[in-house]
Amino acid sequence: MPELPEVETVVRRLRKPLIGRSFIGVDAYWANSVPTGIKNLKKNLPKRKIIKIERRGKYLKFVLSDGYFLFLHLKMSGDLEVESAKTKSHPHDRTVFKLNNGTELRFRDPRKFGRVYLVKDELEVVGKLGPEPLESSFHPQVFINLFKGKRGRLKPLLLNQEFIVGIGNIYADESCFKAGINPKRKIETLKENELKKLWSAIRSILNKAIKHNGSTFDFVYRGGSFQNHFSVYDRKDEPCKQCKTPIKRITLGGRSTHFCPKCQK
DNA sequence: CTAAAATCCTGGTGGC
DNA sequence: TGCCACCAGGATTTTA
Repeated sequence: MPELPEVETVVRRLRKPLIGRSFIGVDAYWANSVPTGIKNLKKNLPKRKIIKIERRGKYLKFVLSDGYFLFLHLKMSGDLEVESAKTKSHPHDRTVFKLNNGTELRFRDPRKFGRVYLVKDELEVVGKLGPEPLESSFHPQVFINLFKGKRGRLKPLLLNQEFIVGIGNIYADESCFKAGINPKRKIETLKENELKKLWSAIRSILNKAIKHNGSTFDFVYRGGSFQNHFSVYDRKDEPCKQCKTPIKRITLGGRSTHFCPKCQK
């Protein structure tokens, strides 16, 4: 659900109301949501100012004053809203950040998988992450080199955030379709020209999804419209948009996986 | 090493 | 209508 395009959309939406604001307090209602500790949050977040907001993989990264970093991960069902402190709170608000202008940043998360980290060393949170697929320095050869020495099937590797960041279940399937590659393919059988196609497919799918503000799916993430452009995801038994063959749905690496058996080899 | 399964969670859904 | 088993997703952890 929230994958790179959705997180990017949220980051862009939050910048205007939040940059330059300071925190004056925080309430956390679900201890597991805060691996770095609620005490640490309550002690060290107040008075810190939000200098900038960035995205690293699927994490939202708040650069704060005094060398602190606030990382938020939406996981499956998380969403963020900036609302007046006077408006009624929502039953799924797990962490509420109070700001110095009468508004609150509310981390709303029905399934409680979302996470909040407050650290001084950002590598504690994002130290092991792989490269950003949309960075201008992410050339095709950089992508191809990542595959050296890797084993196993293609899709689980694409979902591995230590391999490459930002790709989740939806965009993995969509990228494989666009590249014409079966997600079950063994890594070692992938030819260089196929990897180039995959590189291009990943970038164009992610960029297109960002243009559409991500994908609205289930009851959680709202606002985006890229779900109207899915080629394979959630289209089991529906005709392939290229060849009319029914889209297949299998389980791969524990995730639902959609592909066209004719167009993807 | 890969790979599958279990774990964390709850709202929505399909079956009866 | 109500009940319930089951599924979805990201990431980590455990087991094979």
